[in-house]
Amino acid sequence: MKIAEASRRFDLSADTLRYYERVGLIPTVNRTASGIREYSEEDCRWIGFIKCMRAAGLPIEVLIEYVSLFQKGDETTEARKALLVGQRDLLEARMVDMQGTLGRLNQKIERYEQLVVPAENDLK
Amino acid sequence: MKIAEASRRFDLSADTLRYYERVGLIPTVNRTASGIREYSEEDCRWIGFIKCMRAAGLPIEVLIEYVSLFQKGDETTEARKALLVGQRDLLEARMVDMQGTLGRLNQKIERYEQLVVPAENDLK
DNA sequence: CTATCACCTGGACCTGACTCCAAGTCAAGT
DNA sequence: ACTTGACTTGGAGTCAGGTCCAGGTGATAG
Repeated sequence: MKIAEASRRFDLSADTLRYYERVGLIPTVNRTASGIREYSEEDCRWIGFIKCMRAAGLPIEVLIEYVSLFQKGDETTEARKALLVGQRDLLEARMVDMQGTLGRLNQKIERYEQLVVPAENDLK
Repeated sequence: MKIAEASRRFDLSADTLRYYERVGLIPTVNRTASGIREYSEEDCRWIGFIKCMRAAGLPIEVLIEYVSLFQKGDETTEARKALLVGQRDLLEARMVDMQGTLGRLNQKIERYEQLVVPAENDLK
């Protein structure tokens, strides 16, 4: 699959896919004889994984570190696991925070409803 | 309360507090005769609110819009409510996404555990 | 055989959200 | 009177994370 199709499939611009590869967010993609990127299914799994992690807010730097560990082979499994555990814990913490914000937002919205509904009743 | 104390209280740098005021993320803070900011309790409530919303990822632009509507008075309550509802829905959507990512992360971590535990047993 | 089209590279540019700095003012302590 | 320290402003700089562009190459259609 060439870059245009990968771009459609993951809804990421071709520029972004090239950028991800350039900075090491996904492993190097193989090329055809004339230098065109040919995305394999494994490449696609990486893209999917990275897109998902980025959407949840994991920093690029950390993901680059993960890919780099991955490419160093089996001696790095412990380090990779530790990295994932760390990021999971951060993610959970952020979700707790967001839950709090959500509650606060809902309270504020309720207070607006108590203001707006009586105003609407006045019109009747 | 002067800027240094507000800074300590909210764990935001003085520069950030001035920046927030400058761009309209919090309403204008009153000054002493010699031009020093004097944060009132209401100012503090704004700062707390904004800090909470920013931590959950609401964009500055949207929050500026909210403050601006607030300052236009009672005719804008509907618009303010709509803004909050919109942001709440976005927040909920992001949390659903993050929940998915969390699951994926946990699966990956589990697979690392199945690799690492047998390796540890070998050492016995 | 040439025009088109998708692709390539390197590097400049952009946005969001701060962060830092120089130069100046003011109040309080010695 | 002078030094110190917290404050002020305007403007430049920084960082993450892309995004855009000019100039070039290679395959394919007419």
